[in-house]
Amino acid sequence: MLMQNHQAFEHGKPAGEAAKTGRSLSSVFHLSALEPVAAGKALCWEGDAAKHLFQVVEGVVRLQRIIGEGRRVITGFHFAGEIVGAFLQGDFLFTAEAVTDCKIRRVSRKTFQDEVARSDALRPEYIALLCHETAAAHDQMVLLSKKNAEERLCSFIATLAARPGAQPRPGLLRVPMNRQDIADYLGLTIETVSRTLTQLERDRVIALLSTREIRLCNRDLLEDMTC
Amino acid sequence: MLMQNHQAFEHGKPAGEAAKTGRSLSSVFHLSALEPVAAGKALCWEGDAAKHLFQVVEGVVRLQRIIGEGRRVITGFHFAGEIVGAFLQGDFLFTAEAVTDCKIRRVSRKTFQDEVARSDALRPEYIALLCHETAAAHDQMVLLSKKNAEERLCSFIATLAARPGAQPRPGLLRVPMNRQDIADYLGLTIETVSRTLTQLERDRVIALLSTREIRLCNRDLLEDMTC
DNA sequence: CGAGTTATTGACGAGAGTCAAACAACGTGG
DNA sequence: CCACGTTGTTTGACTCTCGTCAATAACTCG
Repeated sequence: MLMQNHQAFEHGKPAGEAAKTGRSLSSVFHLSALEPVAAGKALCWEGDAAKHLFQVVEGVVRLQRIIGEGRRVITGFHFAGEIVGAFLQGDFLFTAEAVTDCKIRRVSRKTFQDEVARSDALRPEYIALLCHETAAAHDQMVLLSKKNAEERLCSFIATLAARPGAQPRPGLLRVPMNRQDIADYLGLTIETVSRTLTQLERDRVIALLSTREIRLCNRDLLEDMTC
Repeated sequence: MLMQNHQAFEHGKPAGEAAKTGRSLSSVFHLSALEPVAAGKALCWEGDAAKHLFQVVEGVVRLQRIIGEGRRVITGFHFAGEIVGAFLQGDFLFTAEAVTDCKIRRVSRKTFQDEVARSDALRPEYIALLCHETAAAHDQMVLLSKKNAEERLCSFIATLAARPGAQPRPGLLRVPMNRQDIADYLGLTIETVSRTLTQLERDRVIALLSTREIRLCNRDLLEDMTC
């Protein structure tokens, strides 16, 4: 999920016990080799046994499901530092694909769960992560239930912008995914995403510098329009 | 969440460790007094500090959020045996209200978390519950993203029907919530819910016996129409 | 039985989807 | 370095599903 999902271990302040011992969920992956994954390639497939979990070291990953005849839903994006599949119990409930060229590490789910079960430092962090993911999913349900196209885009942009590292310089937002990904994440079509972004530019909320860069012209207005 | 949320401790088969020791998450609530909650009354309010968790002992509870000017989203229903707020870390992220007359037990969040942290039997069950809630939230995201009104209603009915105890006799489904609740859960309006149910009756998928009872005329067709 | 709530049905409109075409960005090879 | 094909994005015209508003019908509960 994209929603305020700044997993604590990412930006230097592992919480609570982990801080004392110097351990965090991230450390479970440290021994695993770095694997490159080219943009568009899958890390795992929906329905397969979830034998491994992944940590995104670099790049962006999308979680998606296909229903019926080619309808795709993106249920979340994962950024550098985040763990893919923390909430899995048996099979993969999604296909995970690299949005950009990525580097990942993998550990077996068994190893991960054993480490978490054994370590008093890791467990609270893991539980916090699960709680956070559930909360984020609820936020997304609200967006998909009741927000119109404009509110969805503003929420998306605001959440992206809140992510550390998303703005190379203040007010300049890098958007790593393409329009189709955004559409499938927000429950819209690519055309509606495009039209709505154009409209937001007319309204002087944003400026579309390139397809992967947005200037934030009016943060306050943007926030107001998220709901 | 409604989606396949048959929390394991409910119907007699607490999983794994808990089975051996006879302990389950339910047991954490056993010492608390039974409190009656009349239909429509709130158990807790969005934004308040989450000092307590609840177990629904009898009846049905809805979790809801209000955005903007009176738009209500129901993010989930909780049935007898289930725990309300398991994924909370600080404040309540929803208002919980009784859909029907309920009986509940409450424990302080601190007590709950301490018990879970202390018990090797409870922890896996708690983690499984969190994983399950996240998975269910993802299913609901798919529904809200890409399914049309008919598919949403069929999914809802099928999920409700899969719940143990929902059918007093086979093929007869009790629907504890009113049309507005269903609408706000499925991201539709009350009129669309009503129209779609009428249409499903015309198509001989269901029969509307009363506003709280549905006869399931064609389970296979119903399943086909969930997606 | 009757007032109030909840559900159904109908007529209409708006927002987003669909289909199609133009346009821009990008990479490759000549 | 430019022509060209490929892919991704934007824009336009039209359609359709679902929302809105309004009236009627069916429950519910004193």
